[in-house]
Amino acid sequence: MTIRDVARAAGVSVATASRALNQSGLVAAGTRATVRAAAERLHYSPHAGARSLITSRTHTIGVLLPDLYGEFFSEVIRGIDQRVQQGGYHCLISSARHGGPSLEAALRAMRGRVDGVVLMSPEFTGELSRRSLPAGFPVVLLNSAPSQLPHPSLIIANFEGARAMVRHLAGLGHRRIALIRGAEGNFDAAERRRGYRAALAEAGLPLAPELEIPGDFSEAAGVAGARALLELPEAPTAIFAANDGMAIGALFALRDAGRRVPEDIAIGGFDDIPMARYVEPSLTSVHVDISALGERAATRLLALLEGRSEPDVSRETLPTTLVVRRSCGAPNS
Amino acid sequence: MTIRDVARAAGVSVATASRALNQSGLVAAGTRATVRAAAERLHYSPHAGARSLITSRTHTIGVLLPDLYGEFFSEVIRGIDQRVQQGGYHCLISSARHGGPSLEAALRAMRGRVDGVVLMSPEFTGELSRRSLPAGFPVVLLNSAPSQLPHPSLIIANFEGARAMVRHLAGLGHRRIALIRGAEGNFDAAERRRGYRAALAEAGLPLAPELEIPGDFSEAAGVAGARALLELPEAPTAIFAANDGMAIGALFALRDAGRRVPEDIAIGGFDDIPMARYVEPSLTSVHVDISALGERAATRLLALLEGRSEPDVSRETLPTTLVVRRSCGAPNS
DNA sequence: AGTGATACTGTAAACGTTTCCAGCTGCCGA
DNA sequence: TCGGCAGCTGGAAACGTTTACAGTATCACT
Repeated sequence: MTIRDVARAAGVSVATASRALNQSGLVAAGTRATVRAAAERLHYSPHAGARSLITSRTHTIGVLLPDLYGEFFSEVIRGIDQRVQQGGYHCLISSARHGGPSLEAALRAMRGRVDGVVLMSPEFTGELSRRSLPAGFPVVLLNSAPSQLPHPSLIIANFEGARAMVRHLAGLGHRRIALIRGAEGNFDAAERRRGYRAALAEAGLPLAPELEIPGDFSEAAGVAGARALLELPEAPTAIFAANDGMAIGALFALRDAGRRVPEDIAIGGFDDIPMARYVEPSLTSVHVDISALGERAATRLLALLEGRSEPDVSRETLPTTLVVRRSCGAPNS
Repeated sequence: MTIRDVARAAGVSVATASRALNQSGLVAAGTRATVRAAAERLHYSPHAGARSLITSRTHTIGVLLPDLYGEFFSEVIRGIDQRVQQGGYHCLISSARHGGPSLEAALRAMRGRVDGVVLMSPEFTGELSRRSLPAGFPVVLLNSAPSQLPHPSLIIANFEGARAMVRHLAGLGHRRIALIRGAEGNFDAAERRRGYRAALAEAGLPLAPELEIPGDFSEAAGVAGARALLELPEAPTAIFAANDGMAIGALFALRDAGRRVPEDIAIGGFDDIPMARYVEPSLTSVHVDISALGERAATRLLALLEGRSEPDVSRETLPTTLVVRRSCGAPNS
């Protein structure tokens, strides 16, 4: 089942067989047909390892994610795979959980297996880059903080999305708008908070520190956050949660506390997970096309691999859109 | 950055370097240390392709899924990756969309890249197996119809789960229990229908053909199914939808039609997707631990690869559990 | 001192490809 | 008739590993 067998069966040399099976080089039409037929008959398929040894291309890209849990990651993967497959590439997936050695190990283990990687990791530093990657190794960063790393990087419009949401709430007349924040040290969380503050400033509203509640993206944090806000001397009339999970948690906490949403308190989330449209009342959120993010990352990486683009440092932002549903109390929804 | 460089830097031959870096063979402790140090200093990591060429092991397994959409697949992947990573293996993911050539192409493209594959595909036949896989190639099948294919196979307890659900509904006093079916030709769908019928028979209830509504696992099918059931001269008092998506669709349709759930009509679903607990009323469903399915598949495949188990044909069934929530109207929930 | 065993190290072949280079036809023009 | 050239084909090197085998010390023992 090697190319030798095919060559022998077709009565040619391996060189000719190779040429006939790839498009390369010149082979007589008849010979090509014979070889093709033999390959077909023997169910030959080339050994990728051997091929990559000589061509130094694996036609595989690595996808390194912090975790594999939840639909965010599955959507990213879907977007990447879709794009990559149509370019004739494959996807080697790996998750590098928390903890230092793991990420480096995962990165190293990919050496010789992949032509480049799409990397999403908060802990990826320049130091690590230098240590575990060959210089000039193609990398596309996903949702990472700005840095001087020499890799193109993709982020979603956290700032703009959050600002649009809070602007929307302010536009509905809310003056006291609370924020349930994302995880500490998380880049997305920081950006969304920045958007929140910017919108408040634009609307001429004061920054009230007691209205910024810490959170960690979990539903439980949403519950706790909403409860804390209800304890305030002057409760907010609107809550912007930094993601949908916390927004849904807040929704439950408010319902339990006997508050009506959106009549008493309006709620807005972020991410627009599928569940957002199913909760009661349906959740106003900021839509993010995650699979498009993956697809775009793959496109950038492939461009790098095919040498169609210089390894630049450019940062690309994917737009978000505000999706108005019932939880914010906007009139026509 | 090849092993030659390491050998040269350490002042030994490549053979010794290789032996020092792997555990194999006998090397003087001092030499080993020198080589290790050199490798560390040069950031050497072995070329997987070259290694796999000689050892004929890639330490990678393929995962071939019909699609990458939705949390079912992401959970399967997560389970597989988790298990596989702890065994020192990697995951090459690929989705073989609808259409014949695609699956075969994907399977072939994995030749020389993976040591075995976890395969989930309705269209995988013996014929295809013979054509696109080397004889004896390790394969574990996921959720496929029984067949005489010489591969171990894993399924979830569709029949038992559906039967438990319908039995539960019958136990609540329902006499007219409808079924919104899964996709035509789908193995899971057929099994769930079989469970439905078995439970009816057990409960001494007649099979009413008009109560079996076709569906396709989509939310829209749930909506349409519920509407059709309401049109009946004698509407059912309970509906079992073959998956949660359709159950949620039915929920909406009933709500729109002014029926109360569960007071007027009870509803049960299948899969226990995360959303099930968030809809109003929360959805009674059959829980399936999907990541465990993936993990188990990976375990079986690894056992095959390590030669710890014969390539048997055994069929393994993963249990499901009934999760009672509010949509079925059970008293204590 | 010679012998054999032991402990380590090096040489070289092999894995399955691709590709450079050279060789072999047959044909055309001189 | 012969040189040259195109068109095609084959031999062999190369990619980076692992590993069978052979080689070289060192050392204990007779």
